[in-house]
Amino acid sequence: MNSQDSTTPGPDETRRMFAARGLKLTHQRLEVFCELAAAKDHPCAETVWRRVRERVPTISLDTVYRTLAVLREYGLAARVPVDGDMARFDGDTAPHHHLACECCGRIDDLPLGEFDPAVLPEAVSAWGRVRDAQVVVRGICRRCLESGEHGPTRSDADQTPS
Amino acid sequence: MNSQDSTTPGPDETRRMFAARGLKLTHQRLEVFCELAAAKDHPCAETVWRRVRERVPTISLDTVYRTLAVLREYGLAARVPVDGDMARFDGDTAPHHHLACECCGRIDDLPLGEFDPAVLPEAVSAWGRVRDAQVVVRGICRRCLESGEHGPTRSDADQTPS
DNA sequence: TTCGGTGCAAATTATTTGCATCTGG
DNA sequence: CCAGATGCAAATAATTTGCACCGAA
Repeated sequence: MNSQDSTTPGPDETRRMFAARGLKLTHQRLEVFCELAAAKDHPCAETVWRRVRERVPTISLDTVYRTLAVLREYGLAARVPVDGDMARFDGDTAPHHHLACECCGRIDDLPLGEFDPAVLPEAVSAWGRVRDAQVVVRGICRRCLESGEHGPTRSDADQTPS
Repeated sequence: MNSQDSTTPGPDETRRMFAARGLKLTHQRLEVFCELAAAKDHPCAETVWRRVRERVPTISLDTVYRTLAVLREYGLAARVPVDGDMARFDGDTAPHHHLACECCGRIDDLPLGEFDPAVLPEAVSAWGRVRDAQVVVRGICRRCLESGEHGPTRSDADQTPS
């Protein structure tokens, strides 16, 4: 497949991926898609919007929501399985795991070779069809621990709160 | 079929657990707590409310929300890490895993001996303090597969839709 | 008796949707 | 040219909160 993180799909690659699925590629969609693909912090819809707006000042938040829904529907994006007030998105659809801070809301990728989703007990195939299996670790990140800001603080943003 | 694993805390046990944490035990709290402890379907707040209301007709939905928040704060309940429109709760705070159907929203416990959360790479302890680590499997349950009702249907309820 | 819990209703917040307009293919 | 995408604003849906009253300790 594509390389680790160096290959953030460029405009050409993106155009091809959209065409392959019969999706219309608009300026907004291109920017949302590339922004999400480049992001490593699993942003929420509003954060994607805030970032894309710097390049496309006229894009509306609901277009971002609609685009994210479409990307998800066509397997070009995924929602991270975390419990929180807002949905978090991931441009990396390859199977991997996550670390989520319950204090500041940051979500990081978790390199974990130990766990192989393919090795699920047969009870699972009896349950139904698996789309994805991942390990979700919840805790308090070092930054929050050091700033003494931990606690049931269930904060908010996923980006710099500036 | 409430006591499969013996420990659905009764009123006495509950009274003790609350007292141990300096929590006032009201009629409503007792019912919410026992209802959640007995549930095996990881209900959302409204479902807990609907069920408890059969025994306490006057309980309000926001009391259920507040109670669930308190239980969570004191480690007597947990939120299931799934992405969805509503929060799902679990009265079982012992480490275990989950299976979530993306079609009907049902969530089941996943018996999985293979994966031991204790065996996390050192990279995790460098990241911060872990509160819990679990495997989350997302897919389509057998019932949905057979009823042909699968698809990006991201349904709703966690209980009988009646 | 007292402080915290509860119910009601209004407020917030995230996300969705109707509609007229615009645009990629 | 035209089906589908966008922007705006209003509509939903889930969850929270202010406030006066009530009940457990």
